[in-house]
Amino acid sequence: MTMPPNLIADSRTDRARLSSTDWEAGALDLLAEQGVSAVAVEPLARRLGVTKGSFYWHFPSREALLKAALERWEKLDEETVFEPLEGIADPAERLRELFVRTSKEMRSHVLYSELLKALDHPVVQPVMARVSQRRIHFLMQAYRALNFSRKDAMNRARLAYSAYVGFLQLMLQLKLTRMSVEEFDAYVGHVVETLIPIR
Amino acid sequence: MTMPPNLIADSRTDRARLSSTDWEAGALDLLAEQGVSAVAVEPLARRLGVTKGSFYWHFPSREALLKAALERWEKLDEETVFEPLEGIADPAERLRELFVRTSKEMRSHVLYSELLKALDHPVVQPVMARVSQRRIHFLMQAYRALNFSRKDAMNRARLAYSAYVGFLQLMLQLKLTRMSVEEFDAYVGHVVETLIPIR
DNA sequence: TATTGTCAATACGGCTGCGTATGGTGCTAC
DNA sequence: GTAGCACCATACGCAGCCGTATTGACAATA
Repeated sequence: MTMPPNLIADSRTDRARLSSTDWEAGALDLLAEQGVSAVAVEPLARRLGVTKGSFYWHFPSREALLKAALERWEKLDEETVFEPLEGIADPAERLRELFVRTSKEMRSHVLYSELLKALDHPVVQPVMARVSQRRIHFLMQAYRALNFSRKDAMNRARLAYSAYVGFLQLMLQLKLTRMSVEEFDAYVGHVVETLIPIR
Repeated sequence: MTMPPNLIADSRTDRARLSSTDWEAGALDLLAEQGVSAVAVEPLARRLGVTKGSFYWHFPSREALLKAALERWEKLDEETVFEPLEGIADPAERLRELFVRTSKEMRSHVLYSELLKALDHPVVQPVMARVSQRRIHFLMQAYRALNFSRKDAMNRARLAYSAYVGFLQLMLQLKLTRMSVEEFDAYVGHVVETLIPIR
């Protein structure tokens, strides 16, 4: 009497072995849910239904996994967030779109927010430095196009990005204010009015 | 031949035993330097020049130490930051003073910034919730006094506080921009102009 | 001097995570 | 069908931290 094939689909496409990609995806899931420190080999292996014997075939160390996963994230993030905005010519409109669009789809922000809590980690730090640098630069360019002086554009970009980062922490980590959808939209509206000059 | 008395003063007032207060102070130091997870019993004991045999006489657990230390911090913080501002009658002036004064003396911010990275921790979370709530409320009151509508005041307070929180992370954790003193003052000036209405 | 109270050292067991070593299983190719 | 590759299990040693138990050192006090 042979065992029936496993019919319960678990997270991965079930049937069969894992690839490096599966491990990276699992790492990002865990990262979003429980932070960087939760991305540990043995827990992740348990979660994927294997043992760490498998892991060390794909990666030389935990660090290597983290690095690979974050680089995957960085690439994906750039493609989905900023490339779509390149097409918008009017800078004010571009900023508005960024603010509003950013306020949707949480998953990306949850992950970003977890990474903010691990800025001291040697693997996380350079990735976040690059990503933040790019984003702030994007903002600055837009303000420049709105006739801000170089210094004002830089300061306003810093302010806008700080507001984004801070709001993430307050909303997602400290669940200080569980806002309704209407409240949230009103807040985003207020931010747009305050940080983007009229015409 | 007896040993000479130890002449090297190490952190605590040297000569002799520790009190609960010494442990709490040491915990806050470690917290500011290396984050919540670094507040561990054995490392802290080593740092204080004793063994954990001592620690468990003063505290029942690591959690208890953390709790005590954070409550001490919370109390101290309130006294030094907000009470001095209560005296300023003009709300715009009060806000300006808060912004500018906050931009000095780093130690407090370093600690706050580390706590921001541990908002998921069950001991940290309630403390930070209280502190942030109070601060946002303070801001809101000031904006109310500036004739903001209830909703606008709330949103502006959220925005201002988010900007503070985000800037802390970007400056202290990600050392994205090592700004000069002049640049920094200019940034604070820009923030004041942007977030506090004229007259 | 004897006693008590306060702080500290030592030693232990338990848990969790990292990384290594080695062997096993199933698919694929020839 | 057998050789080889890709993936995985098992078992091990090591390190760090938690918390407990027991004993010791030293001071103040009686």
